[in-house]
Amino acid sequence: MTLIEELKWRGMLQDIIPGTEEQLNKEMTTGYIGFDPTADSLHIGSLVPILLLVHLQKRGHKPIALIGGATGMIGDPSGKSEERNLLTREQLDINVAGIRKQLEKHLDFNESLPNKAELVNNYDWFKNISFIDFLRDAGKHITVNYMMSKDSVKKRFQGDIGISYTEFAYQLMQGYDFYWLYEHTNCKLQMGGSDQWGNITTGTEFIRRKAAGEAFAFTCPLITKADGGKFGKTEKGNVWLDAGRTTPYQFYQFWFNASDEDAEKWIRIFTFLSRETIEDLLKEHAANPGARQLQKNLAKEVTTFVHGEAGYRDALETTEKLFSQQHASAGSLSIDDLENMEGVIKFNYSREKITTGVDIVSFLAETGIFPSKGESRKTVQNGGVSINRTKISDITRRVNTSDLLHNQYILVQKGKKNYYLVKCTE
RNA sequence: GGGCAAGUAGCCAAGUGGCCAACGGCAACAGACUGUAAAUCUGUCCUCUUCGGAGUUCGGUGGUUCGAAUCCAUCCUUGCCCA
Repeated sequence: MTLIEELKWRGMLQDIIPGTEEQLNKEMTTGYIGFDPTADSLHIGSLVPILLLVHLQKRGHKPIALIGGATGMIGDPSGKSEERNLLTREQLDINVAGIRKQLEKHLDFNESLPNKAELVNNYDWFKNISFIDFLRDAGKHITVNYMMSKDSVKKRFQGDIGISYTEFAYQLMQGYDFYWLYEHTNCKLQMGGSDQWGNITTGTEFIRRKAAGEAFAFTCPLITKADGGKFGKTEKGNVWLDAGRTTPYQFYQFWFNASDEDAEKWIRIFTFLSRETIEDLLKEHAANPGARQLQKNLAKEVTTFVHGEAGYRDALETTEKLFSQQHASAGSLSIDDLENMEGVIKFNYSREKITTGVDIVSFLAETGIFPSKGESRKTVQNGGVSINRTKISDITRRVNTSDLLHNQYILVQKGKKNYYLVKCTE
């Protein structure tokens, strides 16, 4: 199976420039993907591009991860119906550094490899190009007519928001990136999400016109959810790759909670499991969906990829403690169990107040589990809060020392799945 | 520079002097059902609250009025047309 065949089978191929497959079969090819430094960590939306680079490298080709230090200052109009806010230069520097660290984890930068991965920042070449130079060297090769025919731009022309000159120029910058890499690193391939198709083809066109060269590209479909919701969002917002923002446990839970339909698609896209393995899992799942084998394997593989073996083990351990015997009393959890629940959000609370007794509403607000008393009251009234696995139905209930597990912990649940551990010490 | 139109809660969108914290939809959160799923149904959904209320909103500012998201003036932003 060739790389392209495999990506097709995994459902990771949307558009492809003719000849790309032949090029990949012919020789070691250098390919790149750009990452926008919109935050100091990547989120799972960037996982697919990372995986594409990994797949590329696994097949003996050379991956380049480009961080858009320059393009990030401009803002990509693709997929956005509105003009973006510009990031400050300081924030960009922080973001670039954060993303660099994450990308380094997933690609092989081993010097001895002929196809060792590279990390570049387009700010490095754009910073020395003057506006006039850019207009003469880049702008002259692409017509506005061509640029306007791109969907991302067309939508904004038709919409009632408009598009600034700045964002309009974005595709030219990205096109120039491809050209620059083509000239300096012999990079002949660009990959990306399907929303990048327009920007990418501007690059191949640019290379053709300016360098009379041939460049290739393919894109991956955007990840969707079967229910139409946004992929990668949970009640806590984005799912980040950084363990400090989304703990391995929360990360694991995100994948574990995938619907059957989504899991079937995602396991092919987000794991490196072989075709046979995946087909077996699909069969197994069809026979007994309640066992959630698909979700378990998906969560295991992705969590291991992003957070390593140890991260996965911690996540699984916490998951088992919290969910395997849901009806067992919370008292069956040992001090060790509670202390070592990696990833569950922990709060400290005044021991004194527990000793005197405190009403449930204040307790929930003061620990920080809820932002206000009003909100904690509403949720309790809706039956959404459990203390030590027992649902609270009485709004006037008080929390006191008899609620303490091992004389210092209180396990709070908001809904079924959101656990918080409150520690009450002196 | 001129003409026209628009700016309402996270998004879409109704409201065009008091009955407006503002119809409806989406998203989100919680409950029931379940498989820690999907679909469905129910509740919540500006902020705080001693649950009685209190406070702050309808691009900004200033005004008219007992009373404004709604009227007037002015400014800002955006779109379309003309120059």
